Amino acid sequence: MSTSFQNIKGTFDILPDAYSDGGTRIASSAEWHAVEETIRDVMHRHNLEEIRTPIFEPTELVARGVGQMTDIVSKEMFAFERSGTNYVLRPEITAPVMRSFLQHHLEQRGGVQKLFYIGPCFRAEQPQKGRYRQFHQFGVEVIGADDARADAETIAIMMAIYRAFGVENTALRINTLGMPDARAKFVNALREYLEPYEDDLSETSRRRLAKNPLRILDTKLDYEQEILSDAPTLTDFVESDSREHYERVKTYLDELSIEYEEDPLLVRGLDYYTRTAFELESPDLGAQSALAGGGRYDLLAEEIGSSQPVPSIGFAAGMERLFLAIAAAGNDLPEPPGADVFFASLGDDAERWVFRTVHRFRSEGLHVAHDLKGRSLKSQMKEANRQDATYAIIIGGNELEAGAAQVKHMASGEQVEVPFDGIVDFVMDRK
RNA sequence: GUGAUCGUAGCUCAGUCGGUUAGAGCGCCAGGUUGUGGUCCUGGAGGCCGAGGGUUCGAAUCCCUCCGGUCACCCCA
Repeated sequence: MSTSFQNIKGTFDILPDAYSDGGTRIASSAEWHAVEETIRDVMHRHNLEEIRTPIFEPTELVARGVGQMTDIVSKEMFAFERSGTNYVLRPEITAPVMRSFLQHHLEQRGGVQKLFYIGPCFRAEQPQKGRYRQFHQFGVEVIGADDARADAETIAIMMAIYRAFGVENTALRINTLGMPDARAKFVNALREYLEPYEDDLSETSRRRLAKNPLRILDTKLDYEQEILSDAPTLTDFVESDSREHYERVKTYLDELSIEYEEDPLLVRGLDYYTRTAFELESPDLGAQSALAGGGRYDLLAEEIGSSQPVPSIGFAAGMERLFLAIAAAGNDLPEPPGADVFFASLGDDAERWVFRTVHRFRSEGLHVAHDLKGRSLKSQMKEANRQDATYAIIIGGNELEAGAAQVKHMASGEQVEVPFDGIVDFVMDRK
């Protein structure tokens, strides 16, 4: 059996069993469920509520929210047009959540809205390990709070999730970006500082100098780092309000014993960030080392049309990278339990009886498996074994006549006779 | 988008100085036991050798293009 079709580049199928795609392990659907369940559990413990938004949005929302100059908008969007409207498969979920918050006036629910999401995103990037064209993000948006405790709590939630999976080998870096005015002044100063060195810079850095000088700061080239060692720092330009806010965030992080490293060179790729920025990295993931990142985005709401500012903070995290980190930590996800009962039948009468009984047992709440191919008893027993069934129940002419089934405990091999009307209780009692 | 590298049964991989019908292990199906799984034995199915083109008497093997994976750049979750 085969087909010439295949999944689109940069996407992957999630199958009942884990498998290897090239060098990357793709987790099973059960593992995805287990991870999502743990994420939801941690979110709920932190008093967050789930929000789900469509996977496509007007292009304009994303362009305004994320920023025209970003790589995401300028070259990585899956966009299409229909009947004169431009749509885009969402490349991230913060702007859509803010759109939804504003559209549905969620501030009217009162208090701070603490939301989380989990779902697919799309970016037309060159795929590699930990980076896909359809990937999955989970994240948090704490909307309507400018208090530094909101920043620290958001980071704490993020850390709690990785802890829940036993992912300990991580580095949290934080910084403050200040407000746009300060950043603009800094960008000018940085440009002035770097211009004399222009000929020494790499091609990409020269391009960034013109387009987005902030990005030069996280160059990986040693000699460029050298040049930057005496450059002005963003911190020097950040206005006192933001600096005080930053100090409070750090105090609250200390309060929670969350370890972090201050990184004045940390800048984030999306335009909407203000003040607090942070990133969680794992040294175990190769080139795509960012597990999660986030920050404060006090200006996003107005950017997409709100008449009022809505101070907010959040983070986004990659599911695929979480799986990589879990694997690197050597941790296993729980296996799903097998069937409670596998019904094996012999002969037409038994098949009919089993078919009816299987459905009755399922309505009683049992996980029941059976054969749909009319195979030999031996094959059915093999199937029961493969499905990891707790009990195999054998029904043939003899059992129908006696009104009692042969019930075999697969792990021990012990087999007993149980009257038909006692089987459900027998299995339930021993679950 | 750029560079490097890889692509042979469902999976992991042998096989390339070009030469009969392309192999192994595991998995799958069946039989050994016409009413009993996990171990064992036996047999079977399953491959346009990633796709297309070229060189050649002859291509899994050599060349080109494309597709896909991986690694890195870039960027980021």
